[in-house]
Amino acid sequence: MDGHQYISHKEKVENLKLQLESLSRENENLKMMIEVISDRYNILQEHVQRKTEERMSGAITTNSLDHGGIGSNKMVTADPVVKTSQVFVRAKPSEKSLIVKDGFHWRKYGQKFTKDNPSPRAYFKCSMAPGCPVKKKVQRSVEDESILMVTYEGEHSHGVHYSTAVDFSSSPDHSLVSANLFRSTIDLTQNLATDTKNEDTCKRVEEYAETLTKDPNYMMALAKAVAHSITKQIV
DNA sequence: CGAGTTTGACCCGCGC
DNA sequence: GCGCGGGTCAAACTCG
Repeated sequence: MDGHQYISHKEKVENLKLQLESLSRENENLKMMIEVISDRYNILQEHVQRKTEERMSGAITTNSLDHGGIGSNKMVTADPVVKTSQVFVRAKPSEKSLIVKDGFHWRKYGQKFTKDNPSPRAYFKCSMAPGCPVKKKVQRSVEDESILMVTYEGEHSHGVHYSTAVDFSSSPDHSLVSANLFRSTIDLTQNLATDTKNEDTCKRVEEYAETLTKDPNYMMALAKAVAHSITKQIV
């Protein structure tokens, strides 16, 4: 066996070992991140459930008071709750259109300028299946024009194929701000830890976090992004 | 030619 | 009742 070859082999093995170690560390960090996120998600979910229960019991009490109680068992109609979720998408700065490629087919049916935002709001209906009730509104953020605020309303009456749906991470035109925003949310909270005076910003951060963690699409996309990042490094 | 976009008109709820 | 603003409709237009 050649001595030089043996040494270079040894070096390679050492390098690979080091790489493996750093990847494992990174993997651990990512695992921890996911755990933290899912913990927060669970806490928020519990909080939402508690609030909903509180509201329901309150509604029943007022209802029974209004109608003399027993006999009038009319539950306050869990008003045909339309499921809404909001997603933030970073579009290319050059991209002027309000089209967000999220895997579904949308038909634009209107555009309006609103009072509180100089950029127009576009209205879309899902055209993947006839009669699908899902609508979405897309509008640029006032603070950052490169961010598109996408509001989804309703649930798809057709199957949702996760291979195509809501996969901003793989879209060349849009990066999922959910992931970016998560990072910036962390940064913001860290900054806020030293500047607790900024309550307004704090509230907004909390609202962002709440919206995001409530959104299953966000959780799925985040998990995807993390998995993608891990596999990219391993390969 | 069909599917999607644009855009002005219309509708409706809400606050004054 | 009136005006305002957000949401929807639908005809005209564009594009592949």
